[in-house]
Parts: sequence; structure tokens; C-alpha cells
Amino acid sequence: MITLKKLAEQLNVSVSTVSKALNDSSEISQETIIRVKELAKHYNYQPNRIAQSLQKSSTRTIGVIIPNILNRFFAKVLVGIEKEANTLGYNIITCITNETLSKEKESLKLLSNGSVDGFILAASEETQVSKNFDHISLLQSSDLPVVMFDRVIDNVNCDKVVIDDFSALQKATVHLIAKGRKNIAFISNIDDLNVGKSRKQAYKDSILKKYHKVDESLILTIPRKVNSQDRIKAFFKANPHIDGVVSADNTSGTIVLNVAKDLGFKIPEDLSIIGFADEAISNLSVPRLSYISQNAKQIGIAAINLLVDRLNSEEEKKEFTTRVIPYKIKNQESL
Amino acid sequence: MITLKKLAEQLNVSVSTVSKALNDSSEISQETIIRVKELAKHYNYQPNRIAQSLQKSSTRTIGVIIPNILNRFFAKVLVGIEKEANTLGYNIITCITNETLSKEKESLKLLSNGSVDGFILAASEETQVSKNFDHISLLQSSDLPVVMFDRVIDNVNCDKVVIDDFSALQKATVHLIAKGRKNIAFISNIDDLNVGKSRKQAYKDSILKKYHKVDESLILTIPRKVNSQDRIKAFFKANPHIDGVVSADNTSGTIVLNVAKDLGFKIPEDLSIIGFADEAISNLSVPRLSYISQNAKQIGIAAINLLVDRLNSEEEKKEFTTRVIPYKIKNQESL
DNA sequence: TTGAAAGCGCTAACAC
DNA sequence: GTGTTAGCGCTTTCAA
Repeated sequence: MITLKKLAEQLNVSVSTVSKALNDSSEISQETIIRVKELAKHYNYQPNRIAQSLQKSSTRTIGVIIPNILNRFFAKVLVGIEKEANTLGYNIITCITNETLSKEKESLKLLSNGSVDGFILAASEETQVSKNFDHISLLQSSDLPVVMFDRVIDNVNCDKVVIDDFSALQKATVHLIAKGRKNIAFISNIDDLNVGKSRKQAYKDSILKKYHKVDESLILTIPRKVNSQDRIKAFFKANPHIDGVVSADNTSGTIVLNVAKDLGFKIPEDLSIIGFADEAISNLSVPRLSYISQNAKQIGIAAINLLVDRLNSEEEKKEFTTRVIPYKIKNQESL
Repeated sequence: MITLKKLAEQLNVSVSTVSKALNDSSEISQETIIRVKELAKHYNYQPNRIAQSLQKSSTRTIGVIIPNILNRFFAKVLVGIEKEANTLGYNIITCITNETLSKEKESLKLLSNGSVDGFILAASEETQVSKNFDHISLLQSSDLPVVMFDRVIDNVNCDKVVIDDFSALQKATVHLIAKGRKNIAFISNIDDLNVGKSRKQAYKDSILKKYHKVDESLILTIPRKVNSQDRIKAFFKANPHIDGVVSADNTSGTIVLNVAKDLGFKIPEDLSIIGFADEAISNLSVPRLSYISQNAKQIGIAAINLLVDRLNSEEEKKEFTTRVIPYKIKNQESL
């Protein structure tokens, strides 16, 4: 590895001269600057990032803690974070908690030793269920800023990025009601999560408002890791009068569509379906699934920007903000 | 941030004593070790990783360069890498090239400045198409080891992890032939890639061997970013005599199944389908898609192990190895 | 215009 | 058993 010292030796100048020259310091003569830069280029010199980090006590690296990268939503958020981070001159270290509290704790601890300048985090399922947030609150005292997204925790004081889940589900449900659907089911495999609860409540409220009662038998909650297809098939066989479905998660909308079709439902004539998804998921079924788009990439971009803003703010203890990213309802084929 | 120095001041001993005590050096008395450790625990002392990295010139961080995290295969490989890396005491910095050569070059360059100890890399589409590999070969000279997986490049000399694509496709095709299928189509949205080419060739060879000629009109290659569903629908309308499909990628199998069903095909009676997928994808359709499983997580685990082995090998220039991870054909519902 | 020296936090060889 | 010192590669103050 080529270092300042080696360049300095070759040029018969001091290390500090080389350093200054490479940084275009006004202290150094043009001539020297050129000589130094030429040699540096010749050896393809890159300043050692670790040394810079130590010196500046700033790593320009962000820790991103995510529950599950196989969930397209999180994968997309990560894409947004990574891309925007790069343009801002940051790298990201990714930790996947696999929805466990222990890995979440460990990841925060392991990276809180100078490895990163801050965190972007979506809480794991286990964290939300167990209501154990000390490891996150504790970060406040280490002056490592945190931005939470999607899986945010009310009790933790930090910048946050969310979508308005409640309103999205309300709008989707009202959509189906407007189509004249009377037996609208709600299907979710994220009933443990805050977002899941909020989405369910929005569904219930909308149904209640229109039909004055909620039929609990039309609510299907599927635990993670259980085979959704079998559950959904049984659910439809038991409730053949269903004429609308609102899905609260990323996968069950597609499965509902295909299962119902297999059972003889015409879509959208007999059954309207809407789920959380994106274009690629929508494209997997015939007809294409109508969906609520969460603008996942935007969420990621907003998160990293909030974080970097805070890193750059002169410690002046800005108020924490919560940014709400707009959602969109897209594609009418299954409505 | 609490440092050795601060601990040393409080304890009225030297920094090196504290350092040695925390590392259980035999030079230090039990009594001191206990005193030091207690104070360290009290302050929740964590050694600064950046300082350690600088001192040891080893970061215990791996750069992972991936074309597209929204592709489930790569997401799964990443899960494998991340988990295994953590057990081995490594962090990973993830870069997503979005299938571009420029981002791939930039990522390698940016991380080759001491940020990481080595790389795990799957080449981008653009890299493979343009046959521009200098940025990868160049790493050899910087003693940063590389392990390539899946999208490997023959001309680059390094450790590699792959599956036997040729054999997998052969086996899948022969499977359909054995079911009596006579008009077997091949569908791929990865025709640009080496793996895509290899899979197509295996299909052709198998068909040729049995039926002595290949009907090129039964081969559908879809460029990335084009809407697969429309293409596949048109393809089936133009070729209603198709009775078998081998899909070379992660998504078209599901789309084929749903499109064909929508056009009136009974599956698997009228049409047998097999694709590259995993359980979750398979589960999205009715009947469930039969699939070739690439054991993506295993690929990731193998890659990080190869890399760490090389990092630990005493520079003795071990031969480069290529590990072939076994694939499996799973689920018979759509066959 | 250039160089010497200190220091970021840590480890390790070498004194004492 | 403990302390001193040097050094990892870099930036930056201060002196020349």
C-alpha cells in the first residue's frame, strides 16, 4: 500500500507537504503541488480511509439495521439508502436481524465502537412484540444518531420516516366499498407489528363506518413462517361469499388472487383485491394485482438524508422530526 | 467515547497496563486485571475498532458487491454471507451496482483504500456484456483477495463459487422430456449473462439429443426492464402447442404459470413448468411452481469461508479453487 | 513555502 | 508486574 510517507521520501519533501499538496493547500507552491500530484497519480495513491477516520473521528459509514432483506420492501429501502449514501459520500454496513431482538442488540453494540457515524434502523418483530427498546434508547447517550423507518417505536425519541399506514388502508378499504363490495376480508401476516395493527384498525374503522359492524370471521391473520397458501385456500373455502380482499402485507395479495382464481372466482368481477406491493409483484399475477405502493426507495432516501443532516448539524440539538412519505394506489386490474 | 487513556487516568496506571489487563495478559497481576475490568465494565468500554484496524492493518470488514438486491437470489446469498461473516467476526459493507460497470468499478476503487480486507463479488450485467474486467484483475496487485460467485468471469483468476447451471438445466429439460413433453419452450430474461447462456445451451443440447432438432421459435428471451407478462402472453398465443416450459430465471416461471392458466391451460395436465426459484416464490402460484433451488444461502456461506480462509492463509499463494454448490429440483406440482 | 511535532486510540517490543 | 516508547497513516497547528 502506497502511503504519504513513501511519496514524501521519493519526492524528498516532508509528509505534511505532501498531505497539503494533495489537498490543494494555498500554503504550497503550484510547482510542488503538481510534482506531488503526478507521483500520487502514478502510484494510484488513495488516502487510507481508516487513518482518516481515526484522525477525524468520523468514519463516513452508516450502520443499517434491517429485519429481513428477503422482504422486497426492505430490500427497496436499502437500495434507496445505499444509492443516496454513496452520493453523499457515505458507505453503509448492513446488518440483518432476521426479526430477532438478540441480533438487533448485538448489531448495535458491535457497530457502536467507532465503526459507524450513525444508524438507520427498522425494529425487528421480536423487538416490537417484547417491547424491549433499551438498546435503542441507549444510543442516545453515545451521540450516535439514529433514524428509524417503517417499524418505528413511539417511545424512542429520534428522527423517523414512515408512511401513513392508517390512511392507506382506509383509502383502500373505501375503494372496495365504493365498488359495492359488501363482504370485504382483511388478510395479514404482520399482525404482530405496529404497522400491521394500524392497518387492521383502519380496515375495521372503514368497514364499521359503512356497514355498522365488523365480521371478525372475515379477518385472517397468518403467523410468519406458516404456509400462507394453505391458510388462504381454507379461508376462502370457509367463506365463499367474500367479494373483496384487503391485504396488509407484501405477499398475501398475490396468493389470494391466484387461490381465488383457482377456486373459480372471476377477478375483478367476483372479487376485488388490493395489497401492499410494487410493480414487479403486481406483474406476477393475471390480472395484475392492484396495490398500495409505499415508495420504499423514497423512504430510504429520506432516512439517510435525515441522518446526514443531523450529523452535519452543529450539535445544536435540533428537534426530532418524523417525515411521512406519501403512498400511492396503483393499477386497477384487480379492483 | 471512553478510551484506554481515560481508564488509565482514573486508575492511575498506564495505558499499556490497561490494554494488557483487558486482554488478560499474563504479565499483569490478577488484582489489577480485576480493577481494570470492573471500571471498563462500569463505563461500558468498547475498544475503538478504527484504531485497532489502523494498528493491525486489518479491518475485519468485507466488501460485498452485488448487482441487484431485489433479485431474491442475490438477497439470499447476502443473507448467507452476512450471517456467516458475523460468526467469523467480520462485518460487511454492501455495494449495489444496479447491473452497471461504472458503479462496480467505483465501489471496488472506493473500498480498496483500506476500508475492507477483501471482496465478494458477482459481476454486473454490463461488466459481463462489455467484457471489461480490468478493475477486477487489478485487485490482484493490491493484495485484496476476491471471491466471485454466480456471475463469475473465466478470465479472472480468483476463488469462485458457482452451481452447475448446465447440469441443472439439462436435468430439468430431461425431466420434461421424460413426462412426454414434445414442445418444450425455453424462457429467459438473463440471456446476456454467462449463466443465462450456459442454461440456454443446456436446454438446446438436451432437446437436440432427444428430438434431433431445436425449434428456435420456442425460445423466448426477454430483455431486462421489458414487461415480461405481456411478452409471455403474446408468446403463448403465438405458440399454443407448447406443452412444457423451462424458465432460466427467478421470475418468469411464475408468470408463465399464471398466464398459461389464464389462457385456459390446465397445469400440469396440459403444460409442465419448471423455473429457478425458491419456496416463497413457488408458493405464489396455484399450483405451486416446480423449481430448481440454487441453495443461495449456501453459496454465500461458501464464498465468505473461502475468502476468510485466504485471508488467514499465510500468504503462501494457495491455488485458487472453484466450489460447486449442489442444486436441487423441488416440488412436483407444476411438472 | 516548507517542515517538525502532536495526536486520533490502540498494540507490542522493550525497558525498568 | 508495570511503564515507556514507537508506530499504524493521516491532518493540522505552529515554527522556521
